[in-house]
Amino acid sequence: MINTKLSVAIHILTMIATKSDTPITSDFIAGSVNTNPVVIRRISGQLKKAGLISAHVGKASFTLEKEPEEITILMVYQAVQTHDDLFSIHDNPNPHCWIGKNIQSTLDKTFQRAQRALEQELNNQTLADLIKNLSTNR
Amino acid sequence: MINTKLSVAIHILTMIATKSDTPITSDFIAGSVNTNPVVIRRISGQLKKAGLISAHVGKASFTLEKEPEEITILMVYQAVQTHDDLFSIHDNPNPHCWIGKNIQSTLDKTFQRAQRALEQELNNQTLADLIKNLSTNR
DNA sequence: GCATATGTAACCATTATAGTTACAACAAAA
DNA sequence: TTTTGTTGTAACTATAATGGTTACATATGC
Repeated sequence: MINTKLSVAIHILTMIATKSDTPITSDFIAGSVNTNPVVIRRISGQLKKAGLISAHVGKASFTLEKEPEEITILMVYQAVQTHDDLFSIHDNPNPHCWIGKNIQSTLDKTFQRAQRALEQELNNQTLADLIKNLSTNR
Repeated sequence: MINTKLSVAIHILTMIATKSDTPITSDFIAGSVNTNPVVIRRISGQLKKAGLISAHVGKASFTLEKEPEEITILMVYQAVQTHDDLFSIHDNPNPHCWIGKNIQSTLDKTFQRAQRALEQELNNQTLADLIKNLSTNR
């Protein structure tokens, strides 16, 4: 199962996107996510590196760098995920066995197709969509 | 990143599907996968439980229980995966914050759509397709 | 009986995650 | 200028999952 980083990252982004004029801190966000502020800062750092938000040392200044409509969930997913590949393939299969010799490239195609399907769906959903969905329950 | 269980499971199934009349053992499969026989038996046990193969104590008797055309990669995926959910959601978000209160159900919808896209793609590929792909490089 | 196979329990090393403390660097208010 | 508050990071920890391994009970068939 995939970790909760994407989950937390989206939570962070929605809080930044829906904040009023009063700035929010990692401490405040941590209170809503229910975790440690450092966990928030760790993930916000990745969102910053991906160009989705900005932040500044010493200031409570989290800001979206794009419109919510422009931020796809795929962008967030790719910002926080460490590995490019969703599936991993066992390494060093026996090259003297014809199956072992060719299984990796075959699996690679299969897994890439699956991953592409996932990513296309994530690409169809934006932060704005999520916030709208959230707001209906508000 | 997802573990290599699916990868190994598919390797096992292709070996069973393409074997000649001489039966194969977990030890032989392990030689092609390049791992320990117990790892093979652990995963073959899950495939057996899912009704994809049969095996018998004391005999080298791995056999497919369905035609390769009928075995989808989704079936294999679901046979070896421990968690039903692909993504996990951080728990206990603050119920006193309107975002924290509603984020879980919103994320749930988003993640389910993504997971469904992945599974639909896996459902479109069968073991027979993979073996055909493998054979072109044979 | 004996060699051989699967099924499974038990243990270990490695890795990733998530939480935590501590502190440097910086900003802004007092 | 001092003080308070904030981000960014390093370092450490507990926990869990994975994959490899040994050991052995149990069943098969020569």
